[in-house]
Amino acid sequence: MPKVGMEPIRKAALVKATIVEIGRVGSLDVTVSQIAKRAGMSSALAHHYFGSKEEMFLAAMRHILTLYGAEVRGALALAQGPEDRLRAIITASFSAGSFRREVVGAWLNFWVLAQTVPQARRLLRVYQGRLRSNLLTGLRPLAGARAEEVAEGLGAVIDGVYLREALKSGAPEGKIAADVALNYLESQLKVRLT
Amino acid sequence: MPKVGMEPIRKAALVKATIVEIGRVGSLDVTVSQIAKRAGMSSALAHHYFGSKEEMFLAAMRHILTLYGAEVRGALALAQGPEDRLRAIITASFSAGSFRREVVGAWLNFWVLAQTVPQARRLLRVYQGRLRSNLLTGLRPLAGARAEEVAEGLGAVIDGVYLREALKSGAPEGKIAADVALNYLESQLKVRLT
DNA sequence: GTTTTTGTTGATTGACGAGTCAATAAACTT
DNA sequence: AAGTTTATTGACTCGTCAATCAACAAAAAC
Repeated sequence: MPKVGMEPIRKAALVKATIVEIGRVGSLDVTVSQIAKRAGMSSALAHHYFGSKEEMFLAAMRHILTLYGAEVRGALALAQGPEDRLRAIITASFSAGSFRREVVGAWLNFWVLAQTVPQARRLLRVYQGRLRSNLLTGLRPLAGARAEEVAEGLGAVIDGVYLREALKSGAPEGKIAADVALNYLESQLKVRLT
Repeated sequence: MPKVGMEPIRKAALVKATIVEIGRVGSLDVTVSQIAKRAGMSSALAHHYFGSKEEMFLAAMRHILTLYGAEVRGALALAQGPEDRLRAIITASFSAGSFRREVVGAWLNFWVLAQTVPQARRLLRVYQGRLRSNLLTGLRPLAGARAEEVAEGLGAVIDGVYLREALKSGAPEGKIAADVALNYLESQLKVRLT
């Protein structure tokens, strides 16, 4: 019963399924069949729409990055003043949309993917660049010459918290995680943020 | 020309080769043949000594963890006073032995392995626990009630720096990396460490 | 109403790789 | 010297999986 205009729907379903499966299995060793099955279609169809498994992975990565980017942009739009901007970035980084079990698991694996697939590496670099420049905008008025240094450190803290979360078992606690990063900032800037 | 007493030599060669190959390929998708070839033997022999690829991975992980542990213990032995102990741990974490391209690449992949293989997860947990308790010993006299919090943050920073290093291209700069962590500590403790 | 485009899948191909096995040989044991 | 243990490998089995294909069906276009 072929309906028309399925392409975007199927693709979206596959992207979602890719993330879930990678998170569930905990590695990139997921078969196209697994993904397709979870998305409710045959593996042949998955190939039909994406051409290759690698493309699927990249699409999934783009999706996560886009989601995260939107979350940050949204939070940033409401922020006023440097402190507020920084707080917004951090909060958004650990918000319920991005800081979820499957997503965190997927992140870790995308990091590995970036080791091998240049396109994936580029995506991750873009993310890092954006995070960095967002942070710098907030930091320069507050930290002056030390802004770069602090941004570097804060980036590492955020990534590190994500990494460690992947090893834990329960559901991620965005609040607690954000506090680690906020705490870092406060001590670097000697400013109250919480 | 079979010599006797090869087992430990072969095993060591395989462990080393495993780390190098994982680092080189950038994922756990290395074949036993690749590893065996780099170690100068047939894949059959590798299986003979380790039984399975997973065992090889675990042995490689243990090796890296042992190496790192030794480095920390060595540095700690010479340290006097809490500040010095903390400095020692951080410096050791980014010392030339552990903070090398292949090793960093391997770390990242072991993290992924820990998602799937319980034994690997256990190993990583042991490492985290040791790091934590080492840090706490140094931190309690300096940070009192905040020790736990700071240890948590510092752990995340260290892991985060490792993670980010895996994405970079050039040779790792242990000095610079260590400074990020030291800087974190200084600002948390309001104590000069560098 | 025929042709073309879009959606869909079961079956198949082709490659690759983990793990096993049988065979060979040197070194130790008795 | 016969037997046992240790070292070593080439050849093979068996499973898995990405990717392709042929075929069928509904909608759209002409």
